[in-house]
Amino acid sequence: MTKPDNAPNLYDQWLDSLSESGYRVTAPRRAIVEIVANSPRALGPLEIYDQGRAEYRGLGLVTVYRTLEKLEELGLVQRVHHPQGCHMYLRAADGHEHLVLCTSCGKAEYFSGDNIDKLTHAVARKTGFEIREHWLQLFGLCSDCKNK
Amino acid sequence: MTKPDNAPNLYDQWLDSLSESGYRVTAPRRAIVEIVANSPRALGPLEIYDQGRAEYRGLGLVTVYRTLEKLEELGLVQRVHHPQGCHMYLRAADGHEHLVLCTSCGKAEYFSGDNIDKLTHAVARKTGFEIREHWLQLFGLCSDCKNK
DNA sequence: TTGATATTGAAAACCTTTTTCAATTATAGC
DNA sequence: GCTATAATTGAAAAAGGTTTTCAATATCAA
Repeated sequence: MTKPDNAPNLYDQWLDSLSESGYRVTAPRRAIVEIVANSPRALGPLEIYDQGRAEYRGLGLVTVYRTLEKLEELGLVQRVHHPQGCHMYLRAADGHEHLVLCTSCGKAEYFSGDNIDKLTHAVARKTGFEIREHWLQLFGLCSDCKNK
Repeated sequence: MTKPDNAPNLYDQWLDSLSESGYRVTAPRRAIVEIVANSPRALGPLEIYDQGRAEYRGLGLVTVYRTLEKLEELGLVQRVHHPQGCHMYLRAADGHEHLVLCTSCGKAEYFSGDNIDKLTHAVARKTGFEIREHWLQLFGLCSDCKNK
């Protein structure tokens, strides 16, 4: 949308990032990166493993875990807490963004522009807490699932 | 020890609720209810099990799981997602409330009065989602941990 | 091309949660 | 207060999901 056409896609960006950080770019990692970078929804390790084997036969589940760990460490991927399933992984947010998740198909979209400063101040005053960060996720039906 | 409290405390309320729903009030359940109802922080099954055995020797971990399941079903307890640990249990909110969690000691407090309607409408317009619910948690330092 | 070493997958180990099952216990009805 | 009966219990086993171990393999710098 706001991305120039010649901009490198996430797939290339992530592989470059791995490489630049001294990690090796291997066939299993390419398969995993391709799947997670292009997924519209957060995926669990097992889903990634299943999809990944369609692309790279010998892929091991262990490698999925290890690769996700590295992608998360590099800030490329982030763990998402669904009501069911707390080890789901999604491309990371761009700065300060939050998620809207479709309760039907799982589709995830980031949005920005939350302004909860007034709220955090009020809570800080009332509870005595010093607020450092917040988690915000919206749930609902995406435009596709809404029309069914 | 049992709570000699004349006001309707959570402990009594929860046991009554179990009883009224046709569930039996047993020694293991009393131990579990006492711990969870009085805890200032969300607890995991293993923590509850450990603390519970101090009160009821023969307590089994399985019973902790089963009792939490019933307390949740009755709306007395709710599951809390911490960054680490997604199976933590805490006394349920009173209506529409959200949590502030202390990142140091885990202390949990509910607050109300969030107004994110404007936000959900904006997000709905931008993304095409039909927003049904939201999930909001604040993190920070409680007044005790702040002064250290 | 080669060599050092990061990475791999299989298997085993772990840890948490669920199921199974015989024994126990709370409670309603007498 | 008893008794019958059905819910509840804890131990053990099973089931998941995640992590560790380790020898074999593949990447990448030189």
